Amino acid sequence: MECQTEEQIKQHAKELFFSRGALDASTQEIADFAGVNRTLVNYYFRSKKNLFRIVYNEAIMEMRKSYARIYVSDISFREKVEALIDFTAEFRENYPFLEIFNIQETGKLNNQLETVLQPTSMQETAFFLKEIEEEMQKGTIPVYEPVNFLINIFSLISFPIVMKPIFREIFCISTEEQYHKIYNQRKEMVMTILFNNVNQ
Amino acid sequence: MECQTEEQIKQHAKELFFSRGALDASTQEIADFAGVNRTLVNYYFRSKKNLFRIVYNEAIMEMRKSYARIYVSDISFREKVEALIDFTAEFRENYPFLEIFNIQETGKLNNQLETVLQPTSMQETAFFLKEIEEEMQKGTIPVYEPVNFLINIFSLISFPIVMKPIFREIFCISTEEQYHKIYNQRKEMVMTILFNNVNQ
DNA sequence: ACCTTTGTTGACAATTTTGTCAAACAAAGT
DNA sequence: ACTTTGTTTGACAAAATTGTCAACAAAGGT
Repeated sequence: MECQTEEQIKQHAKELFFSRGALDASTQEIADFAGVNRTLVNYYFRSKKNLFRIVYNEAIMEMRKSYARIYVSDISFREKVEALIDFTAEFRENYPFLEIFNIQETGKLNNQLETVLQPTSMQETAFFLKEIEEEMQKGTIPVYEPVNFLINIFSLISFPIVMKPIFREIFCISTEEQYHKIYNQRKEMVMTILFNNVNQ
Repeated sequence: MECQTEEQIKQHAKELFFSRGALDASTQEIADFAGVNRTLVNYYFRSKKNLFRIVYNEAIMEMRKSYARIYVSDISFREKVEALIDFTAEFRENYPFLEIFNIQETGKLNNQLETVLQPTSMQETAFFLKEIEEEMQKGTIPVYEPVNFLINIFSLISFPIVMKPIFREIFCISTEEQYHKIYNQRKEMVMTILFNNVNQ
């Protein structure tokens, strides 16, 4: 028995939640979207919350593993930053609602989601933060709290994707292509911001 | 009759939704939080959706008016940017979940929220965008698509607040104060990024 | 005092959503 | 052919949530 139904539900739930933003989808909607009987959602995952948890953990794990890999990979610092930018942009494009769900859940009191942050991912992050500090001492990049360097990358790359619909409205950007053109200009700009900005 | 109950419900709903992130709160929870009978929510606002709409519109209007005021105020460009940074930080601190709600709703098909973007706010935005362009020509700030200048401000200031719980987890920032310290360093840093970064 | 308007409440009905269960089904092994 | 195992289904019950309604209270004006 191949048990592809379980995978099918998971994949479709993932897309429904984190790509389309239907975080409040009912089990019926989830089942319909996956093309299966509603009862199967309960059969394979017991409850909706459980399905959430599993799918969410998988997505987060996937993401954090990728980051960890980049943090300790055997390339130059500048290349690492480029890789971080590319991966962040691509991942956010695929799952624009993942962090939104994350934020919402993290803030809640009945936070059912166990912390997925495996100690590995932490070590890699610490490693890269040390590398950032070294680059600051070398004078390659401006000096401030190392985490702020990472926060800058994530902010400058992620936020414009997450906020796309709102920015398009505020700035009257009618077509998707127009926004895409503006966004694409950013990757180079962000590199300039991160590196060229050594003051004094 | 002073009709303070209506205001009471609105204020508490606003806090519940946009400060605490309980976007999926039931009418019962809303009523409880406001300290009134549940039926009164329907009495004053007909339906929960309607309450959402009203409260949301008020918050957004308040925000956009403030931005518009800054955009056309009679201060130097640099001071405007400073004012934008301060206001954005403060407003996001108060309502960290406002945009999240916005994003979720905007993405949905049955988007009940009429566009609140009054033409006024648009004019002011356009005005400031032109000012940004002029500054680019003067050489005060690096040259790229003017909207990207604004997007940079919003991203660098808003995202770290919205993502606070996640960043604290990822970077192992145990105390609120620690994060606050790191965040406060950003305002100055962002100014440096926005202005000092004129390449060649 | 009376009437009207406004505000408030508890009870009710309708709808939605969830999870469970027993029965049906398919595929494989014996 | 028979059993076992895992999968799928429809029907059911329980719970939660929503909006409405009629009754009740408070206040103010006439």
